[in-house]
Amino acid sequence: MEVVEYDKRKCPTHVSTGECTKHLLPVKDALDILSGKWKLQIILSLTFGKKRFKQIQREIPGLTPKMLSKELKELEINELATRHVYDTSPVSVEYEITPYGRTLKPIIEELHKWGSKHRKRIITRSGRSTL
Amino acid sequence: MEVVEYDKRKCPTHVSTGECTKHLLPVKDALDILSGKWKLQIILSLTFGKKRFKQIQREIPGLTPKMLSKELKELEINELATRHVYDTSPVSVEYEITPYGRTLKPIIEELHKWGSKHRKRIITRSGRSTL
DNA sequence: TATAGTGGTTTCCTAAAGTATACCGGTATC
DNA sequence: GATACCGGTATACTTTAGGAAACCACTATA
Repeated sequence: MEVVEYDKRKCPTHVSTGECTKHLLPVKDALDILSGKWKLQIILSLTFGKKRFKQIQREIPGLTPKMLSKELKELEINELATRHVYDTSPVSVEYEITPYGRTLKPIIEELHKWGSKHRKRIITRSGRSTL
Repeated sequence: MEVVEYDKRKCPTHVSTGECTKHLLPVKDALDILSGKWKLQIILSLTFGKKRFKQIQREIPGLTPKMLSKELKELEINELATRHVYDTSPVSVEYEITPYGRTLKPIIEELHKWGSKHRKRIITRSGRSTL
């Protein structure tokens, strides 16, 4: 991962897209964190408090242990959630969102704002009441 | 596509995730528009002016006509871009971003802001200079 | 001793996303 | 007449995301 310096002014039409592509790297990073079928739901679930593995699974219908395991690992790698193992018997594990994880809030809100308007726009135009 | 009324206060832990899932639908809509390998690059390219099909393809290395065609159709469906056919010979076609398409700007900027910080954070922590 | 819950992993499979390559009719150029 | 540009489409392929089911060691409970 190269630390890329970019300049918005370098992005107009005539300029090599190389610069623009670099400009997009951080956007893609953010998108990667949020996209996929389960990430948002898991983050949201943790937003409302510490949770145990099976607890999260029960809260999110359809979520298999394989996917949950994978997503939680990614959240840990990105420092968005932490994993606490308690020395009980049998061991119990809790997942908690980090303060850093909570900094995703504005971004999710922005997506929600735009998405809501877009929903209305497309629904209205197509005249459908269901999809 | 059901028009869903939701209430943020209904989302805490103890509440059925059904409500929360509905709350996430618009977020997913927005995410769908931006995710994928090419969408952002195409939108960005159009941001800097009208473009012809081959022109976009040349600007974005690796983009095949099939993918470009598909993505442009989706942009049209979502009213984010328009397709103009000119009666020249041979016909020329231009794609243009709509004013509505430009309303994506704040969302992309928010993603960029968060993504930039995240990049620095993860790079710094891991001590890598390249990925 | 059987059953259920915990926190996962493993294997196999399907569906969707994306790639590669060739091709089409039209026109203009060499 | 051959070649090249335009705006794509068609077909076949690979890669990735995600799903289904079984399984593991451990413990508590009946």
